[in-house]
Amino acid sequence: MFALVDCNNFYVSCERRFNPKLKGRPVVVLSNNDGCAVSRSNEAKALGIEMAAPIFKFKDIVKKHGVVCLSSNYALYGDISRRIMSLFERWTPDVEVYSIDEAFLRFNGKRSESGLEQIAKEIRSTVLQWTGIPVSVGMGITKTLAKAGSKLAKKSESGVMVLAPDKENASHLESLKVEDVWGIGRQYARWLNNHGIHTAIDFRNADEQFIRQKMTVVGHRTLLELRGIECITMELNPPNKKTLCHARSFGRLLESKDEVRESLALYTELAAAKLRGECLVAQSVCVFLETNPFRTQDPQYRPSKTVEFPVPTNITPEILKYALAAFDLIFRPGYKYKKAGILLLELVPEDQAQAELFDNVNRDQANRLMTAMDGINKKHGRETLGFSAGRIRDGWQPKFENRTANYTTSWNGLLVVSS
DNA sequence: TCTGGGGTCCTAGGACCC
DNA sequence: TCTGGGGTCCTAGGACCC
Repeated sequence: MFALVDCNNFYVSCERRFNPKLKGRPVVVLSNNDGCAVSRSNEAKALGIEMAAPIFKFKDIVKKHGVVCLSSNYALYGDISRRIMSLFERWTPDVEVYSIDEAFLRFNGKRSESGLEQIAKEIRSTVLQWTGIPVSVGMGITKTLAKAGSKLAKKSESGVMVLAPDKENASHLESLKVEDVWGIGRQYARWLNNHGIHTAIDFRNADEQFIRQKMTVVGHRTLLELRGIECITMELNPPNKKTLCHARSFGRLLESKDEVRESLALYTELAAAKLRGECLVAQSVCVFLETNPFRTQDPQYRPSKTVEFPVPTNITPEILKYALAAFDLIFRPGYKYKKAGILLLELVPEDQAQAELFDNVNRDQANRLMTAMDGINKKHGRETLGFSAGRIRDGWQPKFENRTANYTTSWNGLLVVSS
C-alpha cells in the first residue's frame, strides 16, 4: 500500500505558521521576481486567482480584497519541508521525498481499510501538531492511486482518502477529472476529452492499445496503475542528477553587456556551489540568454551555446572561464535581455570522473580553495565570499519586494514575540 | 509597467558501425 | 532483375512533474 502525503497550499501555510495574522485572509506567494502566483490560500483560490498566473492580471482583485502578496522565501520553505519529511520514518522506513511538499510512503503487510484510514489520520494530525502545516493523505495500491486519493482527500472533510486495496473504487475515480490524474497534463487531457474520456474511471476503462499509441508507454503505465497494476516503483535512493540549472529573470530589462555578463557570472558561481554540494562534476556547460517573449514589439533573441570541459570539473573559476567564453560568443548588442541562465550537463559523481593525462590545472589546490569558500559561505551566508565577476554592480537583481524573514535558518530572522 | 525556475522521460529520425 | 540485418548513439521536440 502506498500513501501520498501532500502539504496543503504549502508556501502559504509556511508563511502563516510565522504570521498568524495571515489566517483567514487571502494570501498568495509569488514566484521569483514577484511574477506569478505559485501558492494560494483557499481564500485566494476562491477569488479566482489561478495557479501560476502572473499576478498583475489580478491587480484589481488584489486591491479590492486586500490579498496579501508575499515574495517567495525558499530558505524557509526548504527548512520546514525537511522537518516534515523527517517525521515520516515514525510510520515506515520506506519514504520517498517526491517534491518540496510531497512524499510517498510504502506500507508492507496486510491491513484493513479502517486500519489504513487510522494511519492516514494519525499522519495528518501529527504533522499538523508538530509543524503547524496541514496535509492531505491519499492511499492506494499503486502510486498513481495514492496520488488520486490525495486529490480527493483535499475535497473531503477528514483530509484523508483511502482507495481500498480490495475494492473497485469506481465511484471515487468517477469524481476525479482525467486532467487531475498524475501523469496526464493539459495536452493529453484535451485530446482525451475529445475522445469522450473525461474522468479517471473513463481513462481506466479505455483501450490499452489506443492509449499507448498516442500517449506512449508512459500513458500506458498510468492506465495500468489506475487498474491497480504497479508500474511505478519507489525511489528510495534518489538517483544522481543528470543536469543542474541556475537561471533567473532580471529585475529590469538589461542592454549592457557588462550587466548581463555579471549576472551570468553570479549564476555560474551559485550553480558550481550546488554541484559541489551534491559531490558531482560536470562535463559540459550550456549558457543561454533570453529576451522578453511577451514584449512582441521588441526584437527577440534566444541564443545558447554549449561547450565541453577538457576535464570533468566543479571548480568555480574553471567553469567561469568556459561559461563566460561561451557568453562572449552569443551576446549581441541591441537587444533587451530579460533572463540569463547556465546549465551544467553530463554530471557524474566526483569520485567516478575520468581524469586527463595532460591536465594542467592543480586540482588539489583548487579543491581546497573551493572547500574553504563553501565552508565560509555555509557559515555566514551564501554570498559572503565570491568571485568579483559576479559582484561589481547591483542593479539587475530580481525583485523580492515583500519577502519575510528566514525565521528558522538565520539568527537575524528569529521571530520576536512581544507582549 | 508587470508573465518563474528546476527537473525527467520518451520517441522518431538520421548518422554511423560491422 | 535481384540491393541485408542488426545494432548504437545523438539530437530535437514534445510531453509530463512540482
